[in-house]
Amino acid sequence: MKKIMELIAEELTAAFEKAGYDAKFAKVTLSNRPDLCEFQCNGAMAAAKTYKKAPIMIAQDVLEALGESNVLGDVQAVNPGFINMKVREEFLADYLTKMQQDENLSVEKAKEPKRLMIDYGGPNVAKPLHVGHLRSAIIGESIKRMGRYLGHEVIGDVHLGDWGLQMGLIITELRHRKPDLVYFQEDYTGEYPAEAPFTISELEEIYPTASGKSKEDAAYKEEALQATYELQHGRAGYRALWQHILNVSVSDLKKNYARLNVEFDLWKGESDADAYIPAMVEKMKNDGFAYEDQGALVVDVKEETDTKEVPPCMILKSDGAALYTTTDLATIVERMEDYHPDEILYVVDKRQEMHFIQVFRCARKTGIVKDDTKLSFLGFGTMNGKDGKPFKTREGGVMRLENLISEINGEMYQKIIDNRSVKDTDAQKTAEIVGLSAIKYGDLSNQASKDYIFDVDRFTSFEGNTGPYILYTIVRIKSILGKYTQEGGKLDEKSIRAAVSESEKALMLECVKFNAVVENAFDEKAPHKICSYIYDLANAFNRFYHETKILSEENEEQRHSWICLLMLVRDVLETCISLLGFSAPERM
RNA sequence: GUGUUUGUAGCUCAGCUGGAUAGAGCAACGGCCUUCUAAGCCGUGGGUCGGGGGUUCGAAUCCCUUCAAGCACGCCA
Repeated sequence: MKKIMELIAEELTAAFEKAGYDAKFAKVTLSNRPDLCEFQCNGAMAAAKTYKKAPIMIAQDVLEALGESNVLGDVQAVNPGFINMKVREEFLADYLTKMQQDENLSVEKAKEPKRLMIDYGGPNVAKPLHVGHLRSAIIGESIKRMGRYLGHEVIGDVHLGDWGLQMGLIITELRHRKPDLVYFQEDYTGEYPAEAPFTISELEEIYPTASGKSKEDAAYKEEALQATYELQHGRAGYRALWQHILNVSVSDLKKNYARLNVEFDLWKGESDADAYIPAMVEKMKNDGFAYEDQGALVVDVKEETDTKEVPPCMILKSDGAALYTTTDLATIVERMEDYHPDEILYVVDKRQEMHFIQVFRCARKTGIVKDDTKLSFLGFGTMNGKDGKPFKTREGGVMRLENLISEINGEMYQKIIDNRSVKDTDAQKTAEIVGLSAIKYGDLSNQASKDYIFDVDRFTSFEGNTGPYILYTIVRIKSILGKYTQEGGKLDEKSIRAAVSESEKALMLECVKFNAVVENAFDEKAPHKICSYIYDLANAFNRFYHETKILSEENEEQRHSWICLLMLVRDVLETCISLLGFSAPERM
């Protein structure tokens, strides 16, 4: 469906042209003075210079040309040259009815669907997820969902850190602990056991231990480097061991991401890119892009317009080993070959921006990506504690993600129990649903690129601009709808009548923004715009709810119309929270 | 040092492709439950939009400058 603003703009465009003014001035915006009007056009003031005419005169000309309209009701020209507009109640009601009948709630699918790959998550195997992984997962997931809702093909790739020195460290530590395992026998030719020789919790303990040792003990580190080298060059026992590490780790990661309602289509990692490195490096050399500098192999990525020094992109270290940049580039090679996406979006910590500038330029320059593939970077800020410093546990350590989630859920459970309207059996489940909304909404309601303060008390509050408040609003609507059907009301035939109160019209005007908001939020990769929209919508609903007795309304058609409006509000809210990556319970 | 991001109410944040009186929430204070979930609604107070200059009919928004904070700057990821 066309957006309401487009429909108004069409009316206005015709009027501007009819009055002899350029159509480009017929731009419509939401009113910033809701006390005066609902929509406004400031084009008359912009046009004043061109036509050397007082803006108010132009506005009046346009008004005259506009004449009677079945879209616009009250229209006024106000000094110095604003055109203030209100839409007709009947038109609005009609739009809402169509919106409700539209399976996509008025949002148009993209005319040219794009294939978008999103690189988010970025966990390391054998290491637990911590709060630093939260933002990437939450933001990336939301953008993925928005893209799909708009009809794009979106592929989410977790991009595991599974190939570096960390793997060598784990193998080395295991070798010290259990030297008798078959994986360490070089002449072993039989089948390796299907069962992993460790559990996830052992693995999580092994890595930090090994990492600590390697910093103290040079011989140990040498051993780990050697193990890394042998692993990467195909030593069978190590490969088998690595596969175990990967399996154990990934199944644990999947469990944890599932708790966050985050799902990846691809579980690829740095190891998958490894195979592409030699040919890529060779080609860069042959094409004359890569050269040796201070022993390392680099590609220049400076550009004339740079305001600062952009260092060359390093492809190989002076010892010939690959590094972060190398695997990232090779991953692009792999993605281009396997998926040839229209865009690859990286949802990573903003501190990595320089790195990605280098990678993108290098990929572009060396022809790894074609001109019609966009590479984009969505850098997010740090999640800080109440003190404004990076979020830590009370003891000052790194907070594990699962502990954070448990803490929030515990807090939520307590609040629900205190409220005592739900049986204990439901409460645990409800607490999980509401808790997730608290975490995700708390994160997503901030602009992604800014640092933000993670305040458990504020996020879990049911008051104000929080996830739980949104869910509460949805639950209220569901409750009314439930009572309505219990009393024999039917929900199948949908039609919405013209608003009869200020608060009802205000609610309708909020509903109608939905398609524009979703499109804009996706274009700008800005989930927080969806948050602020549903907060406005929830507020508008609660205002309407407060002064309108729906179920006791005696006029049956009026009651039914309101019920339809409620269904629409519920559907819009639930669609929006699903785009944000959480859901609402039936009761709370 | 260079670059970059940020600075809006006591606190947490919107608004930034220039428009009318800068908005929410929390906290504070005052109202509203015999009636669909009061986890709600209504209201009051609270601001030199870091400072200074400029462009413009018009600036929180654009440009310059300055102050403060964060972050990044070749063999970690």
